[in-house]
Amino acid sequence: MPRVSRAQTQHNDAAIRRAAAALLRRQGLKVSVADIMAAAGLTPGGFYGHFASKDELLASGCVAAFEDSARRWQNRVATAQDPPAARAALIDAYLAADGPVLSGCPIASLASDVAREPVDLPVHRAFAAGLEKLLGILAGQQGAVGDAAREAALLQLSAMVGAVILARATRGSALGGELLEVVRRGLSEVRGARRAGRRPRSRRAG
Amino acid sequence: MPRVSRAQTQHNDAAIRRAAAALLRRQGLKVSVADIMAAAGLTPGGFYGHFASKDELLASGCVAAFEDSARRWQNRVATAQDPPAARAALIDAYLAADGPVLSGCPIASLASDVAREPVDLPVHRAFAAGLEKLLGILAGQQGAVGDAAREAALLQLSAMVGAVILARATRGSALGGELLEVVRRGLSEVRGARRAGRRPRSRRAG
DNA sequence: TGTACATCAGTGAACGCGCGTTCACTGATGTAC
DNA sequence: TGTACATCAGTGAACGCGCGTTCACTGATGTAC
Repeated sequence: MPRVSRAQTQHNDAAIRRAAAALLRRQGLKVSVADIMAAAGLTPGGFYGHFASKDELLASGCVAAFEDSARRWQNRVATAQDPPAARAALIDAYLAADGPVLSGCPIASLASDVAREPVDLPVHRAFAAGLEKLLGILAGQQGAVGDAAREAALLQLSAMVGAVILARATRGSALGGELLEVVRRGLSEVRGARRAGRRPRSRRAG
Repeated sequence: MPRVSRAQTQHNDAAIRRAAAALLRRQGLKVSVADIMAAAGLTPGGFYGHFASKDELLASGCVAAFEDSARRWQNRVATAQDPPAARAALIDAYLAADGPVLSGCPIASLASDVAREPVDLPVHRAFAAGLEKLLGILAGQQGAVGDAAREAALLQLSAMVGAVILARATRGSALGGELLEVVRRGLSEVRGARRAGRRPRSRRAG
């Protein structure tokens, strides 16, 4: 029963993007167009009315997935008392063995796939931009400024992403849970060791 | 011009495994059987005389890839003066921006792919075993024993793998090199901070 | 040692399947009057 | 406001391609005598 109103078309467009973002988190770049369209309640043929190619949708879905993650990260930051608490909250949530991040952080889900795609594909830019966005949020919670904050965040994010990817890969053995727990503790200790005795400034009054 | 001598058959079998290991490092689990056979100097049809299925080859190639890596790691350890030097050598080599690891560590290449495969596939066991093997080598260079060494190695390996995967994914931007360099320095600092003033025992006499 | 022959490693084409993409078609939508 | 019609969002089948797997075939190998 085509055709559909303009409002419905916009709604469908958003639904496709949303479905793509959700499936990208779980399946990486090898999601099929048909699966995405089905998840959006549509049939495969209509896809090319919304996007010029699958590559374009992947980039768009990647952007959407990172936007979702950034929103969640910022929510955690906003509800934390101060930067150290925000940092701990981000790390704890990221490394929770039963959380949504383990099953769907777009960094962990897409990094390996993006690495194997040609550099000129649009998803490359989207991934890099999303990564920088999340990195910036984490860097903002280091109780330091400039390069030091960025470098601390880079190290932490590497460990977080590595731990989650390895935990996903070792699902079924005990190693996964061990990894998440050890890295979570380890990232706290690093902080403790490096900042021992100092009081990081809170970014908020009170 | 079939058929071929038994010696040649064994040679071919080894060549297929070697080709699989090499291609797995670069392309992950989505290597094609035809590519592997071609890399071994054979045609696709002969594959099923050597392996029951592609899944079986993937597991076998995964084992071979980890054996290679373990051998290289152990060589680095063997030529280092003491555990701290060995640990530094492993980390430095792993995070070298132009080294063979960046383009082919099997942990970084396979983790995401393995995570998406059903747990009962043979490659899962091979990956977990290989990961534990490399982890054990790194844990042996921590200047500590038991849980402490293992936990330190888990944290370091997570950061190393995460950094390499992210560096691969951001190839083309400056972030990749920055990540490798920062994590390399960061993993040294962690050590410095936690072990400051202590002298780890050497495992060798002299 | 030499010969006849069964074996079987490897070949290359074909099959089936999934997937990205195309396309003729449909009928509700939005517009021109 | 009502009507006639061009537009076009979505359908569903088909196409082409890559890939895992199968299979009839080949001819050198290894063996039985």
